Amino acid sequence: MITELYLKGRLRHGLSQEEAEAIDDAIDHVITLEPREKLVTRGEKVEQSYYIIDGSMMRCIDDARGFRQIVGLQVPGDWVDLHSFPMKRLDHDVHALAASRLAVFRHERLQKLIDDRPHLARIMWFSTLLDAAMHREWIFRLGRLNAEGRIAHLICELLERLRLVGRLEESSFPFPLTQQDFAEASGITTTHANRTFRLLRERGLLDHDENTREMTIIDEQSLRELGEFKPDYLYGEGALHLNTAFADKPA
Amino acid sequence: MITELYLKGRLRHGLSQEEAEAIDDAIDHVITLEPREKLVTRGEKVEQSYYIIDGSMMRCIDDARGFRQIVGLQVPGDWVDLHSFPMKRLDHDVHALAASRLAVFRHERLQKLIDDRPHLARIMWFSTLLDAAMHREWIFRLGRLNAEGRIAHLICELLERLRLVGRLEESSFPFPLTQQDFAEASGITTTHANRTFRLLRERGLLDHDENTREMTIIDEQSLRELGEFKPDYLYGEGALHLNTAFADKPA
DNA sequence: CGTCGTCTTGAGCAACTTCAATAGTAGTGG
DNA sequence: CCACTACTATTGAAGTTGCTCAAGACGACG
Repeated sequence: MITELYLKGRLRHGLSQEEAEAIDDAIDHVITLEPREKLVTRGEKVEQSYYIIDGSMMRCIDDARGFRQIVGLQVPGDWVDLHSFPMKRLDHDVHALAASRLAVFRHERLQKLIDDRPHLARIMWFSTLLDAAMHREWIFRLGRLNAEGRIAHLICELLERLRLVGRLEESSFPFPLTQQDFAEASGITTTHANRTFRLLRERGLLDHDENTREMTIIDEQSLRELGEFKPDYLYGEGALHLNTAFADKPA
Repeated sequence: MITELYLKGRLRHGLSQEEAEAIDDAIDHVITLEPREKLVTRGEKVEQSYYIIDGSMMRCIDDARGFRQIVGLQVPGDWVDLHSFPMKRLDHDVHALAASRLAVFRHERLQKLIDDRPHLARIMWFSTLLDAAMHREWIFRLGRLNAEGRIAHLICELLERLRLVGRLEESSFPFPLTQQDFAEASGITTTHANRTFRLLRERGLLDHDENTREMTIIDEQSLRELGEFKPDYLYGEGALHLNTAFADKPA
């Protein structure tokens, strides 16, 4: 099943088998993206939303000089732009990071889906609220932490999110973010991101394999402290909430 | 009608008269808050959501040293924590800024409301997505702008939002934010916020009445340029989108 | 084998913080 | 009415963090 991860990561127990199949059936088609390929441009009207089967995406807003602020990262099991379903246009651009495979859902199909199954409307709503919660944490990250803390926090978030969808073996970190990406997501320059990574390396918190270009997390606990990372905002037990919150409409 | 502003600001034409009345009828009671009074604590389970009739609220996350990051501001016509309806607990604290009057909606009443009127579920979803869009813009603001730009952007956003709900006469700015609040919302120190305001004053962009403690915006256009403020993310014409997006379910 | 993207490092500079002190204003109680 | 307190605004001086500009190294890829 294509949307298998959705069950795993964002609401492990919140979906019935029948509902999961209904979501799968609502897929219009599947597309593949090259690394760094642009998918959606700010402001343009959209008629479909995307769900990540494999790969990773970023959402970003450019400043007046053309420099990029990454405002969100999406991993397998995430909707990329479900908010475009009610909003019809996006306030940011969307790019692939790695090569990715996305399921395409036409909005009219989604509309039918939730007309028939109000419970799925709640599930989708919840999913977009999870994005909002991560946004808030990013505001905190940028507003209150220094460069080290910002990088550490971001790493912790990605680790935890990949873990929640079962895409993390050991502590290796195959996430395709360059140091420039980390910088653009953390409100610092690439130069400074590099120096920050060196610091984290020297302290023995992580390592960077020169050959495979893969990051290894050595001391996640220290990273969490440095980034003041408390994973509650990821609502990892969200499934439970959904179950109780919507117990009256389970399927 | 108590929720009159909601129609005005966030979806001017998206609600039928009958729907607006149904929302009003779903109000459990109305509460008043003192300035700076705490309403909700991060993590605690909640069974109701609040809607601002009058006043203003802030949502914030504290860092390890107890310093506060404001992650969102709410004005009349906004839901304060509608996301707690699907999520059941919040990832941040909620405080009043000014003395405020809030309508209280018990979640079970909201549930009944949207069970009977699926269209209202979309309206509420849209409302929380608007918060997410503002969050993203704040990430941009903190990540890409310097102190001057951050303050300018925040002022522009507040002006525009108050304007959208008809709570802005002239360019006076009765919003009850202290310089410390601006600092806590902008990721800078209070000292530096003060110096930044002085700069903006000296440049003739705004003024601050020493007696009434009221801010006057003199040159909004320049503030917009300084803050790279483009109001599209506020979806001011959201009403239109809602109308067309959900044309199939107008009431 | 050259080119490109990424990582790395240095030196000087600007923005912002920290710590500290002063002053105005509003509210409170005597 | 005044003293007292609390909060907010204001300013100075010194210190840090992070930025800018510049250059070099390294691996991947065609």
